[in-house]
Amino acid sequence: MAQVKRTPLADQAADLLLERIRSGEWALGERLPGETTLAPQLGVGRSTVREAIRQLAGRGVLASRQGAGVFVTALDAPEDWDAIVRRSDILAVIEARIAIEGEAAALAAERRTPGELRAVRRALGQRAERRSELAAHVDADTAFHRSVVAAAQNPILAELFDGFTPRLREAMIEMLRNRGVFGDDADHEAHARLVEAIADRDPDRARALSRAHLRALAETLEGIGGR
Amino acid sequence: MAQVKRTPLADQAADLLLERIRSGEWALGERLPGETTLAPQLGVGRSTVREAIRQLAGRGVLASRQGAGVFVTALDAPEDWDAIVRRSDILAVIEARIAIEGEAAALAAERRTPGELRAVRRALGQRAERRSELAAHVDADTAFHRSVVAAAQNPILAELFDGFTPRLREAMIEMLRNRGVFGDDADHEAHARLVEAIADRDPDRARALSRAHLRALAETLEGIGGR
DNA sequence: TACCACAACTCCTCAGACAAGCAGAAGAGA
DNA sequence: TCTCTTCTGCTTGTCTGAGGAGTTGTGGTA
Repeated sequence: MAQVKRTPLADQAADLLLERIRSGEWALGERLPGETTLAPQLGVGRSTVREAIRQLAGRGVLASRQGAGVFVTALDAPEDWDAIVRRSDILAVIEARIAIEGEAAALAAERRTPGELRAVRRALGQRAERRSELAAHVDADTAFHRSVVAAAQNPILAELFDGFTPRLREAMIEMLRNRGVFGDDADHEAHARLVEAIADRDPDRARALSRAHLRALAETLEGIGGR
Repeated sequence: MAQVKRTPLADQAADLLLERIRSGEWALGERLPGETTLAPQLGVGRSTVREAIRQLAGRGVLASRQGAGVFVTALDAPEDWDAIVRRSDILAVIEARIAIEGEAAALAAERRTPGELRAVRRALGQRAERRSELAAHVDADTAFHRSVVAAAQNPILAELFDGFTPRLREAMIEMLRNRGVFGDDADHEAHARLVEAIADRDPDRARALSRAHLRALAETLEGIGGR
């Protein structure tokens, strides 16, 4: 049964506009119809149109100049992770995480400072607290993985991780909701072992543990069908 | 004489909010104060605050849920690879490539179609042709690595690779110019062995070869000082 | 203890009003 | 006829007030 999906009108309006922009209705640098024209055309109020435009402006697609109008500044949002992640197999996403996090875990084991190790341990501890709230659970899990990546002291890896991981939040929560509680203890156990390897400065073990952990996640999710 | 700079209040408000988010005033996943609280705090009207929030939402920094509040979904959304790559150590960049390409090589060995194998071989062949032009040399090298990533059949990995690799072009050319010709034959040899592993459907060997190849590159570059 | 109704919050949307700014048309002067 | 100035209409920017819709925690009830 498909759950009803309530999307704010402003978001829908933004999607519609982006679609029309991509379709080439307005060329690069061209001016869009005025807000007062667009509003009845889309069947929404002017403020809603303005919010949709602002949203696209934030993504660099549109730019508005007072008194002049709204102009197209880009035909496509650069690296739209939302769209890419949405149409990708969940397995592909986890494979990417394996690539990034496996390497990051190994580097973290080599280079972690005492402070970073403390941060990782703190993230591990916070994770165990509340396992009722789904969203909190996912956030805590993400925070732990993020702390490991941070300990690798590699800004590129951190950027890659931050780039698309936040987009997984909704999908993960959704998946947990459909499946119920998932490997709480097993997960925490795996995390704890990973922390040990990092503390022991054992890169190979850290890499292997990180990979195994994510691989297990992939297999779990595959069993319940991840799109 | 500084030209007067008229910036819309909504843009200013968005900047202020982003600054406060970056400063850590609200942690990742945390809830922001309500619009009605934020508006007088920033000295603007409610709709202006809403537009500022929408703008940041478009950039993926914030997400609002009706009835619940506005939440921080990312601490930063730079997607400005130029700046990141520029201030990063060349070693960090290669470590990221090791992470992505190592995994991609393994996946390519598992899943490559005959067509993809042909594409990789073609890229290998084109590489050998002209070793005089520096730019052409770098482009051919990149094209070969790209063909391997493509054979992994993982859109996320491909996107990650495409995201920051193009930014390396200038740096690589520069580096080659300072150093003179670099390991032509050794490089080609390494590439050829990698192709063999992929052709043989040997993931572990492919991964190891890819890693070793990039590791060697890192060591070569380190010797001449990569910023 | 478990469940349910409710109330207080939140964001969402609309409408109307006025200010600020831009661009082209209309007009005055040479 | 050309050039410069002025003006007018249209655009976006901002604020306010109102009501709708959704969420969340509280308190009462069985």
